[in-house]
Amino acid sequence: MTVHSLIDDLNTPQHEAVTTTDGFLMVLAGAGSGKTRVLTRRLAWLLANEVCRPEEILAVTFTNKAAREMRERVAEMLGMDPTGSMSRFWIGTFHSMGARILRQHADRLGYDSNFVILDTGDQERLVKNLVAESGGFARNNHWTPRRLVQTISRWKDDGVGPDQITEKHVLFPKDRVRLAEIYRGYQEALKRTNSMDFGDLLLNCLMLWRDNEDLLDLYRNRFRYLLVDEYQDTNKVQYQWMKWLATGHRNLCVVGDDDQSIYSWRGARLDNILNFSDDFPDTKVIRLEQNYRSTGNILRAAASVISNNDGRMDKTLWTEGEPGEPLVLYSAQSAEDEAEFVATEINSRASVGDYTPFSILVRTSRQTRLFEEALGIHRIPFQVVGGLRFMERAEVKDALAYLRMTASNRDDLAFERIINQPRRGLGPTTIERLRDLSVQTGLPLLEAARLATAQPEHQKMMRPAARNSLIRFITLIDQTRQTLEQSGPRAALDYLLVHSGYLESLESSDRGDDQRENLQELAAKLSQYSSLTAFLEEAALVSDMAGSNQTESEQGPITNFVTISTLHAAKGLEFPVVFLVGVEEEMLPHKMAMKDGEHALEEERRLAYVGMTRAREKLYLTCARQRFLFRERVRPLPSRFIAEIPKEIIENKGIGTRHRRGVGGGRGGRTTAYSWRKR
DNA sequence: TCCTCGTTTGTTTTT
DNA sequence: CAAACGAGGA
Repeated sequence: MTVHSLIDDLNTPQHEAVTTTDGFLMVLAGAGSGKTRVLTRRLAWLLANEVCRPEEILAVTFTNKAAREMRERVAEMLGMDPTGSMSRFWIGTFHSMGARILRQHADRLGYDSNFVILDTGDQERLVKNLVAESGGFARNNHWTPRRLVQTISRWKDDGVGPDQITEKHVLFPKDRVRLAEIYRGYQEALKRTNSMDFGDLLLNCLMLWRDNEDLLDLYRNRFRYLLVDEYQDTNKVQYQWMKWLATGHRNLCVVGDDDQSIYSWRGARLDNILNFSDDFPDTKVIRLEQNYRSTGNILRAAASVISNNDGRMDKTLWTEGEPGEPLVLYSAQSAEDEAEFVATEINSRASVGDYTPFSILVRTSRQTRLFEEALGIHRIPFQVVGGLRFMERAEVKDALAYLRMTASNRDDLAFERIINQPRRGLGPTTIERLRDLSVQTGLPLLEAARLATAQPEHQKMMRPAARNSLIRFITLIDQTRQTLEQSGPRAALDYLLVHSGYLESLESSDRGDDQRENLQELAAKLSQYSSLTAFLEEAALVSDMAGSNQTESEQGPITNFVTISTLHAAKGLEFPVVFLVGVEEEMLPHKMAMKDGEHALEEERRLAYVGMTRAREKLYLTCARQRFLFRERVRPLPSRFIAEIPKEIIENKGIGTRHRRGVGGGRGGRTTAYSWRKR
């Protein structure tokens, strides 16, 4: 591809966004305005014109999948091999970059470079142990491990350490001291066990740069061109990264859309994009406002909904395309009826049996179940994105814990997870004793166990049966380490699964076949790695790693399917036909979000906006007038967002409109617009 | 230590 | 409607 062909099919602002290589640049890219195209062209442009070399670029994407695709596309445009010199160009999520940098300089923080990355389950178990050991919590009904982890994670996203917790960081002043204490204890436990959570991957990098000027200079000088995608979803720490790295050369380009900010619950700051021009001097702002994706009606509906938010940046999407068909609003009798409608509708539209144009977008992953069932009945193939993840399954996590044990001596959480999995007679009592010994000696649990079995003065602390079992366990780990060294990670996993008795224990499980299949998939993935650490890192950071929900047939992977996705996971995707389902009060906007005030409601609206703008040709909105939520039957009202769409572009289907809010509802005498009626 | 059964509980989104 | 928890018996 020539340099000209990189730009000759772009519109004026797109062209400018690609060719403005130096200085601070903010590209406000509306939905469907060709953002991905601009990003890849820009990267290719930098390289094709030899503005810089691949290793001088740092490009941050929101998911690792996006990173992989972008690297491939850029390489393809330049006619290069993505594994050649292109592999020196850093593209990935903030978290994967953080992990990469931290492994390089772990020693400066007092860590080993093979540190483990914890997931939320690990975090919760750690906090739970910690709280129990240190005498509980005064208001323990409120401070569940989950909430504690959330709170600590939010602090980390904001760059606040355990010693900086002031009264403004806590809801109730009397919690302050205890919370800071737990946070501090948590950080100490992480360090002791050589592990980091997601927040650490970002924050520890900042600490590293703050305390080691040479390293900050190293990365500043190395990355001469910085690019951040989805800038509206960056948090304070990520902002600080860019602020520091851009000092000097000032070549920072951020791309985003304030209307698509949907991750505030993860610490994202809309302020980052709203204040960019003030934070970085002489910023050039480029607006991509022409939409190439959706029909006029879809765009109009989406714009109309999002216009109800306050404090948006000045930006108006437009299209040259036709208005297209009206939107369809289907009011279903029940959630089952809603799913049935979607399945039937897909079947009648997919005349040639091509299911790829269709997607079903849900607010919560629980909603997918009914749609999976309905599509199943109609024999429609589907794939679930962002549902229950492959890596989250119990058997996969068990296997990973075994591998973590093999990779690291200090991974106490992994030890506790698998010490009695499968059952080997090592219950809470034994673990409690080992923990005591571990605290006394300062050794990790595995080493404490070694000590307890080897030394006579410790032997009497457990029964012979437990001792023998523990010896077998330790031998298993040692043998596996040997296997790892001699024959690689795949062989090590096979050895573990057989000799731990884990595979055998699945015989009696009623999901045994499923579980074995998942483990095989994991093993297949592991075969592609030569280093166990590299594999474990991917496993922690790449959510869709093993092609989680991919359905396979004898002919290979099935590619013809309906996509079912959560709204969050649908960011960046597009489909000719979109079913936005469960468009109900307390679902979208979600109940949990509504108690957090106006800003949370606005985020729900942005979520609806993201969903609507995924559609190219046809957009269905559906709501159920009855559904079962945990124990109860609820009768949801249609979402307030529906009323924000011009009526003339909606075609109503399903049960009559007479029950809709605002009409008064003959029998119910429903007077409040958003009341939540239960029976 | 393990297993089972009844009870409680808490419900969003994910790197 | 789960999964997590606690009690009590084998």
